[in-house]
Amino acid sequence: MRGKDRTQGSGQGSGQGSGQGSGQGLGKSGHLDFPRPLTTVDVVIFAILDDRLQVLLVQRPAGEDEPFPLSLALPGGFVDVAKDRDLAACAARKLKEKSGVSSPYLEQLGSWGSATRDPRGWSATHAYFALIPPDASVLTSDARWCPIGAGFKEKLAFDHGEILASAIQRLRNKVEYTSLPAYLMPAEFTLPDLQRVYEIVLDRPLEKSAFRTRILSADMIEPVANMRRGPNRPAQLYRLRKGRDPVYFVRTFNPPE
Amino acid sequence: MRGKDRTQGSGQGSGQGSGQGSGQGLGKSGHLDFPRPLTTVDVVIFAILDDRLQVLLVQRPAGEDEPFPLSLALPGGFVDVAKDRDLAACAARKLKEKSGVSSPYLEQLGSWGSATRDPRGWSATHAYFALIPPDASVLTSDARWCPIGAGFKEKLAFDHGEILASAIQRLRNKVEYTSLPAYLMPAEFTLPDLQRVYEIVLDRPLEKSAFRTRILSADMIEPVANMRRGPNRPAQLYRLRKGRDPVYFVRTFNPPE
DNA sequence: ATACTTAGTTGTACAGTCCAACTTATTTAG
DNA sequence: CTAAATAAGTTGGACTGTACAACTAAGTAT
Repeated sequence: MRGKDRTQGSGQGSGQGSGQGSGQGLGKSGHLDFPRPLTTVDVVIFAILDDRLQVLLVQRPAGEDEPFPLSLALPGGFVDVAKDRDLAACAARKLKEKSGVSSPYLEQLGSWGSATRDPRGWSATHAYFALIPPDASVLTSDARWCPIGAGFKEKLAFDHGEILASAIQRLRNKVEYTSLPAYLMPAEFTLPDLQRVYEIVLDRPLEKSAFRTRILSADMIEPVANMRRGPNRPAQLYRLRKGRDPVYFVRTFNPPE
Repeated sequence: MRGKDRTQGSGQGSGQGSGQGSGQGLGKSGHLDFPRPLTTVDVVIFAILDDRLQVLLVQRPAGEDEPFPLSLALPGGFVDVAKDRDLAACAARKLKEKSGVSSPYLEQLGSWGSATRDPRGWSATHAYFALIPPDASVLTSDARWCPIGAGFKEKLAFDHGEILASAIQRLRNKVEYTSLPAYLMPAEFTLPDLQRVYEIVLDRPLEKSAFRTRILSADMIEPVANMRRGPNRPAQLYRLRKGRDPVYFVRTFNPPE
């Protein structure tokens, strides 16, 4: 471990430990030659498939020197300082590589960093979460969709179980009061379809009429010419309004309890 | 730049580019000897002082090889892989060093990483934001409180203007529908005090009666024995209920417009 | 034609905010 | 000692949006 003078910088001397400049083994030449954490980006990719909320997971490679060989993990990997302009670009790249999708909903989830999460040393990951429509997924061979619900927290590599749990929680939270599920829908869908997706994610039934007024008054979807025909009354088809950011509602649907 | 075989790992070959294990210049021995981004943690520390929302900023050190010498910046610095157990601990340490406060509200804000944000190379910062009460601040010499509002976005070092803007937005958002401002209050305070703080952060007046019912029904504060006396009718003093997480309200106060 | 099923609407009850006016408790001025 | 001033706190009606349940509408299956 280099940079023994590093510790000196963490006190409260003037100018030290502040900003990205000082306080860490930065000699007279500014070499910044102290150990740096490993830096990765992971993406939690959600889709509704088979009427279930599913996550895209990949299997870790086999090998003696691989951490968590053959375990399931979130798609992700090291930031490539030569290729990735920024973190979002890195996340978008990994999303594209694994799911084939390029412009869905992609939001930063948070970061996890510690000395112990990766056996190879201090590491930090920047986690993103993505919502993609069910028709868009073109998978690579090592990736597969896994329905959530099973006890992932224990089984996934690294702390990915924790990250996934956090993503699910964030998704559920936002579904309570935003239009996020719209990004999980195919190009055209009906209002009952959309309500179904809300119910799948929230895992509880919602009121039909309140749901309809909320969604329609949010002005986030617009009707198309066609109707969906079936064995009963046809339903109006809608599509997402273009360039629309997620809408925040101010009240929850009929709340649990 | 080492690790020329690095690019080979970013394709979609089986097992490559997935997880923190493979895909990057990892030779037969697993050395992980490719360039890593600089890793820092920055903290946006808010307090209400002089009836204004203020942020704690530090001045960057002078010096030829320092980026943004003498500019104002968020308190923060490199992750110390020897000292910091995890990111939150690192943030708490930096908060303590600069403000003297140890257990306020500390929440992860997000991360910013790119090739260009630091002139010394690819860097990523993990940003936190903290709320501290007005009576708790014991500053170090290089730190000072700055009222928000002035065009920080341009003047701060690195992309700290952007991070600060994001923190302010998050704070305002959350104040609309949570009890977060409670963490900005001194140990004992009155309901009108609390309402004042909400109004300062949101920069608009709120309805007294709706405010009171909301706050009181949220069950996050409890009355103490005393009253605050003054030149007019005394007001009931309250304190934060212990171990209470922020409460989420489901409706905004009288919304702007 | 009739039953069945799902789409979509309507109406009443209720909860919480908005707004404005009101009451209450104290200090200060005369 | 009373009256004015001021801020704390309460009350009630208008309004908005949800919860719930019953209803109508439009198609298929028999």
